[in-house]
Amino acid sequence: MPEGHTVHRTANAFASEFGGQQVWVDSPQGRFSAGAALISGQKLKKSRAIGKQLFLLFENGLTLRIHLGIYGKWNWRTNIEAKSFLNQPVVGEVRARFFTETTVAELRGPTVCEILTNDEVQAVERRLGPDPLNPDKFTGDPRGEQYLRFLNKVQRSPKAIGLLLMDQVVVSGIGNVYRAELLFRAGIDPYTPGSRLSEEQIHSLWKDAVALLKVGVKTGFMITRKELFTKNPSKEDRNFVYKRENQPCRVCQTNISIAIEAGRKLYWCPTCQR
DNA sequence: ATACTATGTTAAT
DNA sequence: TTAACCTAGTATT
Repeated sequence: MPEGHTVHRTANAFASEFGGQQVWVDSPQGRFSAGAALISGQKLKKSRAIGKQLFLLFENGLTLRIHLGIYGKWNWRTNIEAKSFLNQPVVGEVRARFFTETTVAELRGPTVCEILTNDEVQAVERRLGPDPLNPDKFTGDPRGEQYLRFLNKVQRSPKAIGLLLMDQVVVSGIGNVYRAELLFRAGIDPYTPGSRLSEEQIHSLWKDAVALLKVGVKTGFMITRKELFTKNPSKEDRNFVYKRENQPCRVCQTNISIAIEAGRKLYWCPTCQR
């Protein structure tokens, strides 16, 4: 159950645990048996993430695309005797297992786990918005091309910014937690149309997305309260508004509001965000 | 034992 | 706007 930071962590884990090595793949559950056969025993050439999607490129030119959806989960076992682990009974619905002699990664419940050709990969890439975790790496420019794509989409949309931040065409990698927290930190009412935001507001949302997602990659947690970035806060302490409906705002004590928007729970402070 | 929840997306209505 | 997809953990009976 990830937002973008989790997927980037997984991409990093694949690179360090499996990069350049022969990887074996099977599907205890059976639903990925055909796909597994296409890549099992191939060397992993490249591992990368765009937003919530993971792309694993193998030496034979095929790419495995994985999207965890809302239920998907990874279970990693490193520095083990993989053989003996694999001989034990499988626990749960394991869609796929990736393994070497000493490492096993189990995948459960993904929305997408499929083998793609390069053309198909490019088609997926074309419909993904800019990823704050892949922002203009080479120039380091905070107003670079990735940001301008985001700016353009937001500025020309009449839809609420609370919806736009969840739209993977507008920006990829942000989900329900970061959506709520980014808007709180920016002091923006979630129902403000994108076209009515100032460029300054849009830029601050982008910069903050970059910063928060980076903290997520580093710590593995979605910590959005600055004073706790370097600590190890409990789940209840990590955020300003997410899952805090009817509890007092940490800044102004107003009760946090909740609404269902596009089927997802939206949290905000009606006083701090207007 | 049953119900509900979840950091998501797509298709149908 | 709602349902469907799909799995595990937690809460409620």
